[in-house]
Amino acid sequence: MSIMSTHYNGDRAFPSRASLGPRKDAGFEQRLAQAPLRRIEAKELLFAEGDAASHLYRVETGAIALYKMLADGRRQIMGFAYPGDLIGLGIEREHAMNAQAIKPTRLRCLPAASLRVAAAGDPALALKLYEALAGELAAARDLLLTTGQRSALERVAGFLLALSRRNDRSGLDPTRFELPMTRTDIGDFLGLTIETVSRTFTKLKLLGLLELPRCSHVLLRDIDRLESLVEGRSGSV
Amino acid sequence: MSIMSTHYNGDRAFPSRASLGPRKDAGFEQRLAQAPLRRIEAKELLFAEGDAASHLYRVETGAIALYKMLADGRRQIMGFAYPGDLIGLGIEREHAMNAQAIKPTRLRCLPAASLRVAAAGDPALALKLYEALAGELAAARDLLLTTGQRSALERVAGFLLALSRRNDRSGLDPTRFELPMTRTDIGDFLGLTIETVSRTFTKLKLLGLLELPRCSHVLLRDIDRLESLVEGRSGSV
DNA sequence: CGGAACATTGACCCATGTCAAGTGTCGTGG
DNA sequence: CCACGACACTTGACATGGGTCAATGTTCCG
Repeated sequence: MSIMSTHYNGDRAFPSRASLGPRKDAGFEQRLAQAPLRRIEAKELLFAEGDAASHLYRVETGAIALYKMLADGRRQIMGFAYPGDLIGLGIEREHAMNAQAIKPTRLRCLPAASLRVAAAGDPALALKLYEALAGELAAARDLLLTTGQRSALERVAGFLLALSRRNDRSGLDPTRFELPMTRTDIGDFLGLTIETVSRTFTKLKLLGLLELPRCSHVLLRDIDRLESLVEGRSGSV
Repeated sequence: MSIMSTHYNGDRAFPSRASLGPRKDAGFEQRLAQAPLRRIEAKELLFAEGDAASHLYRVETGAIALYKMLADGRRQIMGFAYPGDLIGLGIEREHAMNAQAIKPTRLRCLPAASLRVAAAGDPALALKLYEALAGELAAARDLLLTTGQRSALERVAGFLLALSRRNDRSGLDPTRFELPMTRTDIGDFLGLTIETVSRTFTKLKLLGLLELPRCSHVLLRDIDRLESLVEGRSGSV
């Protein structure tokens, strides 16, 4: 984890939520293991903006989109939470975002109140939560750099690379993965329309950087060129 | 503070850094009061991306811009730190951003190492740091919503409203303030060019929403309409 | 007073948004 | 197993917000 790293647009580039490594999380990991499991269906809301922030969740399987909305319906997805990621860090009474499953999902649920008490008496736990929060901040800032400065091509390339790195870290093939979210979700995450996302995938295909055997199945062909695109080196391609 | 609030684009909307209210900060406040003061000139770097994260700073006077850069020179300002704001929260060895003064600035400097030790033994201090970090996260996400979804007019309106609210909280006139940063800084913060920022100020003037007696002196004429603009209600104006 | 940095304005262009057809893809029921 | 319907995705034609380039004003400081 890290709020302070990057340079080289590290791992957490996009996939926002912060996960806690499998170190000596004794207390916390155990606490989570005992926490009740909740299942929600695709498209179901875990919580909405304004709801009481009663629990800290950890995704076990599935995927969740976290987003804010404007009054006229525009939506900004702040991040996707995948297995291992925590949702609901923070200290406020109410959630500031909506959390919606993008596929059937199971989560562990820890009551926020008890966690707060535990953290007050356990510096190691407190540090863990602090690190997780710092990880989210770093992710938000990476995305900010993306939506503020990068072109559509760069945004989509960066998004795919982030998924690739996540796969890599899990010991899976970094060149091949499924997209659990729709083009609309990707657009709302990157600040693009669905049409632009689609056209950009096509352009990346034509550039020989990837293949799309199915529209949700990605095969990266040239990770190095994708990386230089994202970092802003590369003659505008 | 709050990672979880908003709805109504609360206070921290833009001016990112998190400040610690003047509550019973006994320990922390005292610690800061004793911390050595450092002065830096306008345009001087406080630290750069990759530098060792040796200190936590608190701005006493002046203003600092925090930003990341892409290889080709594009710059995204992540936030501005004003008096009372903390800089350098996080747990990493190295800074992930650059911090540059935009006017002559004085800061208190707390060694990160000692702070880390103190936080481990003082839950109240740890909580305070956690809250400050959560505040930064909320600010980053607000800005993300802005750069991802809002038009130039909405971005500039939101930026000015955030400054207005900051003034208001300080007991100053919310309708009247100085901009410490240049148009370039505003552009790099909002994901716009300097020309667009300038044209947008002109448009807001023509709409009767503000006046600009000098280019750095803002006078808000209709805060309510500015607010509905930012929230995405208002017939596209 | 003069010059440098910053800001505004105009003309033009292009990346991305919008609107409108198509074309998969997948789950369901016949 | 196939056919249908519902979505999701792609593609095209066109519109436009904001970027780019260039000239002109302003502000501020020495």
